Order: sequence, then C-alpha cells, then structure tokens
Amino acid sequence: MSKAERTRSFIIEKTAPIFNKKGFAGTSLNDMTEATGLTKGSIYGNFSNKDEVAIAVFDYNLQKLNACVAAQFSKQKTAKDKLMVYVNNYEEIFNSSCDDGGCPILNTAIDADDTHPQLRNQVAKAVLSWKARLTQILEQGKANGEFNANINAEQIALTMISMIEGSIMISKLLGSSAYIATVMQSLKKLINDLT
Amino acid sequence: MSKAERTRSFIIEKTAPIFNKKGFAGTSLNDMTEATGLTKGSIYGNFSNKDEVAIAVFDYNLQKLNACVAAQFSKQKTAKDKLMVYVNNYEEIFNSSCDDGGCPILNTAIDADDTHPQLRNQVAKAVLSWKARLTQILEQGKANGEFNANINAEQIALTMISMIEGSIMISKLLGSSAYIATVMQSLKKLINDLT
DNA sequence: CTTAAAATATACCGATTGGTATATAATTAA
DNA sequence: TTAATTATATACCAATCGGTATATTTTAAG
Repeated sequence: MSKAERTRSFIIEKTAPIFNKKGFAGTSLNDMTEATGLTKGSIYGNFSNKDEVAIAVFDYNLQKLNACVAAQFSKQKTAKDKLMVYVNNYEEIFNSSCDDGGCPILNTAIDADDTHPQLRNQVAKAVLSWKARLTQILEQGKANGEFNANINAEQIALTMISMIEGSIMISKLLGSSAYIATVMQSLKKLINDLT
Repeated sequence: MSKAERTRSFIIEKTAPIFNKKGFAGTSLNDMTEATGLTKGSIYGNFSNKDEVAIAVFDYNLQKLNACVAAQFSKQKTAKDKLMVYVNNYEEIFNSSCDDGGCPILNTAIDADDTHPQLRNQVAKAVLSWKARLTQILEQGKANGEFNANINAEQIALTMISMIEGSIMISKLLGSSAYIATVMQSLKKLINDLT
C-alpha cells in the first residue's frame, strides 16, 4: 500500500462521520481539512473533487455496516435466526454508528435523492441489494419449511427495511434507542408470525 | 392581511419545495430569490435570517400534510377505518408531496437531527404529536371493543410511523410508489390483526 | 389626493466555498 | 546516499455565501 493509498483511506475514515451527519452540501472542504489535519492540496491529490470523496465515504460507511450485519448472519443457522439478527442485535448494528450520525443508508438516501444522482444511485443499489438478501433468506426459509409457503418474501423484506429505517429515524430524532427497541418488538412478532 | 404578510406567505410557499428537496445547508438565499422573483432585501424584510425561513417552511409543510390527513380521518367512523387511511390513501397523502421533495417530517428529521437543534425540536414535536394521535385512536379502538384489549398501543403507533416513513424513503429513492404500496399491504395486515 | 409608514430593491460587505497552480517535503528506487 | 518521483502544503482564484446599510417604490391612512 502506497503512502497515497494510506492517506486516501485516512481521509475517508476521518471524514465519514461528517458527511454522515452534515450531508454533502453541509460538509465543506474546510470541515475535511480540520477533521484530517491535512490541507486541501493533499485532499485534491487523492480525489478529483468533493463528489468523489462523498462517494468513497458512502461506500466505506456501507461496507462497515454490511460487515457488521454479515458477521451476525454468519453466526446463525436458520433463516429465522438470521432475520432475528436485527431484533437481537440492533444495538450493535445500528448504535455503533449513532455517534457517527446514524444509518448511512437512511441519511444518504434522504440527502441525495433530489440533489446528487450518482450518490442516489449508490444508495439505491445498496437498498436493492439489502432487499435481495432478505428476500433470499425468506425464500430459503420457505424452501426448508421454516416459514409458511404463502408468505410474500419481497413484501416482508421491504417491510423489514422500512421498519428498521423508520425506527432509526425516530430514535435519532428523539435521542433514544427505546424507539428502535419498541419497533423491533413488532419486527419480532412479524418474523414469528411467518411460521 | 397586510402586504408584508402576503409576501411572507408567498415566500414560504415558493421556497417550501426547495427546502424540502435540498435541505437547510443546500438551500441558498439565491435559490430563494430565484424561486420567488423577489430580492434578498424583501426576504430579510420578512424574516430575521435563513433559520427563520426554514422553520416557517417546515411548519407550513407540516400543516399541509396534517390538514390532508385530518381531512381523511374526519371521513372515517371507526378507529380501524381511521388507521386504514394510510393504507387506502397513501397516494393522496404522500404522493401529492412527491414532486415537492417527499415527506417533510422524514426529510427534515434527517437533515436537522445533527445540525440544526431548533428545527430538530420542531420535527420531534411533530413526530411525538403524530404518535400521540395514533395512540389515542388505538386506545379508543380498545375502549370500544374494536381492537384486542392486550395490544400495546404505543408500540403499534411507533411501528406504523416507522413503516410509513421507511417506505417513503425507499419509494423516493427508487423512484416508484410500488414500494409504499407493498409496505402498506403489510400495514393493512398489522391493522387487521388488531381485532 | 397627499404624505408618512411600510415594503422591497439595490449596493455593498467580509467570509467561505470548491477548486487550481505552484512550491515544498517526503518517499521510493536504484 | 542520491536523484527522481510522489505526495502534500501553500498561495491564489473567481464565485457564492448570509447578511447589512441605504435607496427607492408601494401601500395605506387621513
């Protein structure tokens, strides 16, 4: 790994919480130089423009989130236990990023959907990928008899994502994870009712 | 109504979609003068600063949304029918604001939670008020025997809000109201299962 | 209709913005 | 160790930013 690659990663890591909290328009080059202790020259030596930093940052935040979820999934044997990962580990999955501005999918979706087509496209892919993963788990559960054969896997997947993102919005806004906890109880019931 | 009051309302109405799409940091005074055809002098004659415009705009967007929902509620007789308003009328309630950037509660919650305490406080009040309204309807339903006596009204209320806001996020991001429609089917089932 | 007050436009301000050109320092390869 | 290359800092740029002071226009009251 070259020095520039190391610096590039350093910039991404240090600016990730800022982009996640302030959004694209609200994050200035000055914010970035302050967070890294580097100068604009160094940042522009590693990225073509602010857009490129923002996209790299989203990818980094997403990769962090996905790694955390994947680690939890890999500990589970059944499809149902995999779905229950959100119910049982929301503190670990989502609260670890609370100090860093909350869920990057939610923040970036809202920030970018009307204003930044390329970022929007990245987030859209992330959501579709998440939906596909959940749908796959649900279909596996149907195939091996864990879940009722007549459930609509895609509908459940979308509902889960909605409940998770919606409850994160409320909890961040109101400053308490009790709101996620409450909605995760409803998610638990929804999953239990699949059988 | 004085001329200034008329101009103030005009500014709020014309800038509302912009604040809703671009957020606080992304909306410049220039955006506002372009949207209204007025000059900065006129805007500052009606508002102390940009913060005050943003707050007035959020209140306006919220009042519009709440008026629409209240109109639908007033047509319903039973508690269950009131809750079904979102399932049956999401196009009217939420898609009417789609061209204007989507749900102002969602957009402003995400935009303001880390960056603008006063706006955050306004949105927090809106969400708590929404939760209280839904909780009240659910409690009425329990009291008059429509719903099971053992449901947790607050949990259901929070779950509903989460599902609604989460599905709006997805639909706006992916550019299709089919996603709200799908999650509203899950909401329909959740409401039906209350009885 | 006239005039004072209210409302809005214009000109200006210092600071910040994203980005570029050039200079300097650090790294790397021989 | 040295020189070339790479990486980063510094100086600079035009444009935009939110806001203020002053000028001009419009409104409203008598």
